[in-house]
Amino acid sequence: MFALVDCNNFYASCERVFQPDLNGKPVAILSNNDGCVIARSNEAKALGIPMGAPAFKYQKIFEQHHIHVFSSNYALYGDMSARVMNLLAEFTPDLEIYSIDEAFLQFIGYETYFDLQSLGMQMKYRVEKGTGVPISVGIAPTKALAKLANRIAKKFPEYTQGIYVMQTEKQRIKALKWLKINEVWGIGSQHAIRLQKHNINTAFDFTKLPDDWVRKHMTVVGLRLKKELSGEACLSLEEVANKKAIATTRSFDTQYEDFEYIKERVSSFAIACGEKMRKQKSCCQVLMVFLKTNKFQANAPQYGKSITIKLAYPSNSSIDLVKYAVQGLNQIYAKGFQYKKAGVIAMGLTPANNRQLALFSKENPKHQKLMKHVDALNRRIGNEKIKFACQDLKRTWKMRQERLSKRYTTNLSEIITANCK
DNA sequence: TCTGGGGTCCTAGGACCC
DNA sequence: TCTGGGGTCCTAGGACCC
Repeated sequence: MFALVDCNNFYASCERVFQPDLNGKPVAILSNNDGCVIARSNEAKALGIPMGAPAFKYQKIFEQHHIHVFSSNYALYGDMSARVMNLLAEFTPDLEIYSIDEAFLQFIGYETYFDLQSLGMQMKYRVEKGTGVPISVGIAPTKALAKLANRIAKKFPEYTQGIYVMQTEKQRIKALKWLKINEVWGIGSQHAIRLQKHNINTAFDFTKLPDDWVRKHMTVVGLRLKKELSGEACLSLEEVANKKAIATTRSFDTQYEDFEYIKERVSSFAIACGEKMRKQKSCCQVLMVFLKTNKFQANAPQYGKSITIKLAYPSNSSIDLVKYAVQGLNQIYAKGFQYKKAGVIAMGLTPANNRQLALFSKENPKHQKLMKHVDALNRRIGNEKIKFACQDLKRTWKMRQERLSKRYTTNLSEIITANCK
């Protein structure tokens, strides 16, 4: 049996742990740069704030309904996530961290000895008591069905108390008939449109399609999903592996045409990618750089281009990466456009301790030592204290984060205080 | 003024090899 | 009339997820 554990309205719940007076009140969390709404409490959902709502368009509604709005605080959410995952790991060694707020757990042979319903209750109690974050638990014979069971747990809290175990055939059929095709895990908007055209409206209808048809139109991914929903486990628990690509991309606060400005941004992105790679002990063989104008300004001339550059040898040296990234930028930058977004993506990642070197070019042996010390200093005295000369040393660039809460759990100076009268 | 960021997997087709 | 068979690797593009 698989369990899918999902934190309820995770970001909003994290904020509420440290501001309990927000319980029962509408809360919304914004994306980087305070751009869009990316998480909402149930109360905010009920007020009709959609996922992805541009913040500036909803400003009035936020004020009208006294919605508590936050900038995203990944230092806090990441740390709270790690705490939740650690508690879940107490229940089984077979744990897959699926996203910042979700985990699959596998229970092999448990159903012979334990009641899965009460196991779910224990997990819920443990996590909520230990972190303050409410969770929902769905348990079923396959991952796709566990996802569905979780949805039921969340949708009918009075009936399920946040835990739903799907064990019988009758339960499975009933659930599949209830689940709309566009809400199925693994069926996105494109497939949903096509399926609805064929009068496939529920997950149940989908499982009745011929294998050939599914294979042809939705590849083997769709076929696996069909089997999973039919009760045949095709997706196994995945070990947490190193990432296969590492990206740093940002929208700018406003549009820029100036090459020097964009060059600084792209250099900083390359350096950030280097840090992330060194953290997971990877080197990249390929670097991609992209640049684009503001797609929302329909009247302005649009331009967007990306380029991939093969490195002479796999590297995670920020110095090398900046060199390649700027070289790529030089090739794709065109004068006369108002740029809004750029990014650097490191691809072709290989383990740093086991990389294929090149015959005729080699890394400056000083780089690795230098990077090691830069990373150590930044860890010790604060991120970005040591910068490269190509970066924005005066820090004129700043992400918009006007409603940021404190880093309660990871920074001593921002720790929560209690007033004892 | 203002609209996020970071990932994964699969397939088709081209280029190449023996 | 008739021109093999079996592979690998890479890339672009499309779909999906949170």
